[in-house]
Amino acid sequence: MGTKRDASPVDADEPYLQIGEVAERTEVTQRTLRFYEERGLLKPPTRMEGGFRLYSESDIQRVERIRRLQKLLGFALAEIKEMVDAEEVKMQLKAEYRPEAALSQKRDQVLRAIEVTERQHDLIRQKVSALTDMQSKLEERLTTFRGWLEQLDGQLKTEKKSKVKAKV
Amino acid sequence: MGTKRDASPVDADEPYLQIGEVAERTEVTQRTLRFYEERGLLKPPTRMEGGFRLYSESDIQRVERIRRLQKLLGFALAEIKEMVDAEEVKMQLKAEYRPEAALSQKRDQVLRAIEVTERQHDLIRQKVSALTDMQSKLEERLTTFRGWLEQLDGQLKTEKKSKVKAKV
DNA sequence: GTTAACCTTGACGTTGAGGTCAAACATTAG
DNA sequence: CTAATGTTTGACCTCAACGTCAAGGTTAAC
Repeated sequence: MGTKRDASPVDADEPYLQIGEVAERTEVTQRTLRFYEERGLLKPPTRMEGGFRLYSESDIQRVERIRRLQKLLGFALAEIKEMVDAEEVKMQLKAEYRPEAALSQKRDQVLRAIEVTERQHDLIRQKVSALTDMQSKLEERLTTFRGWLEQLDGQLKTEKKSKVKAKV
Repeated sequence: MGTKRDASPVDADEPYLQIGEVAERTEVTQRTLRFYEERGLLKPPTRMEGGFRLYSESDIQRVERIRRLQKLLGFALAEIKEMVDAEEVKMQLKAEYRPEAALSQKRDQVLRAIEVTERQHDLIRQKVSALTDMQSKLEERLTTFRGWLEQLDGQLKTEKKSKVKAKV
């Protein structure tokens, strides 16, 4: 029987992972991983000679980011894609040790990244503000409720007393 | 031709609204309103003799709450229903001028409402915290980007100078 | 009492985000 | 080499949350 764990990398030194492992570690199904690839949320990973997908650690992190955003913001995958893409620009530029790349081109990329990030930031800001609003309303409501509870408990006590009296 | 605007109320003084108006004012479709009714998010409204639905202002507000929650939290309608229901308990108890209702029963309702509200509050709290985390990360990223931009601009200036020199 | 505008129910369609299943190929321990 | 386990693609299924007809009933103004 063949356990496929620790598949030998094609030629790199980074530990490459097959789809099963990625699925386990990210808590999403293999189907979801392929689906994300279809939708462009994950770039097509490298493959083994036989065609098996080989993911990297950064792929895992990307998946995790995607899921976090999904749960947190409740946006459609298309929007999530935009956000994660923008995030990736950072890594790309960072890892870009090719100073030959036209500087002005780099500048444009950074500008674009700034733009997208600012949009995101604003979106989040709005959401946070709406949520904290809700939060304080809920707190207010809780106070009200607790007040009522006390009051009711008071009434219940006197009721009990009068019942006792009636009995006596 | 019959414009149906301002349909005369069945017998109340509150201005009753037909589904078309409600749809317009809440920015949801009539289908959605009927759908929410099906799912129990809206209570079956009163009807005209012919069967036309007649909504009240509070129905409109309920729809608006539903939509706000939907967009803000990205939850399923079933969960939204729970939340809005809990919210309604407040109104119900408030408007309950029947002190004959067993006090201990009222107490139970309030307890239940407190429970639900606390759950909600906690959920929101978590979300806010995650979001503010994201927010600060985004801010950090923006600072980084802006730093790069400055640096790139610096390099661009010197590049220009050397080009000029070369020309001369 | 006709007619334009509105509404009703019912049934089927759609889109997003995957789930499920089958048939066939790949990998590797033994 | 072979058997067990893992993977691939393709096709079809599902579920939520509506959208989109169609056929027919209602309302109110004329």
